[in-house]
Amino acid sequence: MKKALIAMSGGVDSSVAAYRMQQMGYACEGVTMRLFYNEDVGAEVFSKCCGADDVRDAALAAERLGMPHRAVSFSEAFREQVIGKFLRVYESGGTPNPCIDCNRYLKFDLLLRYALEQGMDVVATGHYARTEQDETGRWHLKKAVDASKDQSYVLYMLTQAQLEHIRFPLGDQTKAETRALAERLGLTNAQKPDSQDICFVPDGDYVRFLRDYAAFLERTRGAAYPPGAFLDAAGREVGRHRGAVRYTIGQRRGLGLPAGERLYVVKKDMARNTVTVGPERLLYADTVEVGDLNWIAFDRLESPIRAAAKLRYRMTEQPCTIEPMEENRVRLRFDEPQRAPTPGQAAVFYRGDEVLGGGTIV
RNA sequence: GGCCCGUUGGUCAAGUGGUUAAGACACCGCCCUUUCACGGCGGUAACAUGGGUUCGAGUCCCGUACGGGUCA
Repeated sequence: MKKALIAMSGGVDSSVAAYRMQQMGYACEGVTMRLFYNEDVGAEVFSKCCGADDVRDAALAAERLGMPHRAVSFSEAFREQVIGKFLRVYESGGTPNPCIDCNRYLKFDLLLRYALEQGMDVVATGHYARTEQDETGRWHLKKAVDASKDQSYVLYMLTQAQLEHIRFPLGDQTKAETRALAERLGLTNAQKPDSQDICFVPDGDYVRFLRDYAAFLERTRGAAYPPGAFLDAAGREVGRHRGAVRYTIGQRRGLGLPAGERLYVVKKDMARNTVTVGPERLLYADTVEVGDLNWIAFDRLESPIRAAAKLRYRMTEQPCTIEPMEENRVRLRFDEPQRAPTPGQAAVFYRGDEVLGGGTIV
């Protein structure tokens, strides 16, 4: 009997995923990662991410399903590879996606290796996505059947070696079915709200988190996010911003700049500490460069191909041509200009329902 | 100093005796959402000030304050 370790967050999805794995004949054990302790970042104002409540919810679900459950602490790796990167990317002017890094470095790397060491065969999660192995043995990543819940975007970085040991048992069912199943099984988290916001910044105030965390690290790096100038497209100062780190390309709310039309962040210059704003049309670009690539459908891109790409999680993929460049980079040439490509965000490439690969917008 | 013009919500700006005093942008809330954003819906908020005329004044008249222009 194959053994599966189920990454249980305490939510409905991963709980039902555990059940589905049981149904598929795996000997299952649940595990909940403790990723974050307030002490790690020197504050009690921070969250309870993957905290006691979630561990308890996961344990209850596991108990209900009759499988062992344990909690493991990966907080050190989380701090280094997710929070640390989060801080670095923001401070260098980008907009990070910590959920993707958590998948990349924690769930499907550290946790997977942990599972294999423990003698498990696979790790299963509650992601809405599908994997398939073709006749040559290659693994493919595909969108979920429930398009409204598809999470293939946050999984583009999976490698062949990882995919071989990963299962997404919810990929072929809808969210509604998941909740209904949870109800039927008597899981206490059947109606638990979907997660949202950054897990380690539950109140959504990531700027405060950055400030507090940077202050906590002050001994070694002392970062501050001083006010600076809002510039118009011509370079004239049109107002003062409250720290460049709090704005992302394409953002409108929070600028506090009254004008005849809606103004959006079109550019950031961390060195000069300026944020350029302008009308929405200035946000559109038809080419986007993407680095730090990972290919799933094939090993490497030799020549331009037609595909479709997403530049943000909640965006429907848009037709484009992917052109290989030097280094580990490609240039996306979209058929129609796309709104607000943002450095730090992931670009994920699709062909139909399949994820070809992806990378980070540079 | 004389004369002229202006002063409406946080900002810009409609409104020429009877309006629930538009709209835009900003702001706030909710929805959406395993990132950050976008977006959708809803909301708060104003007639510089004092006195007249009138049944009734943001709208007319006079004074005051502030701003702008102009004249020797």
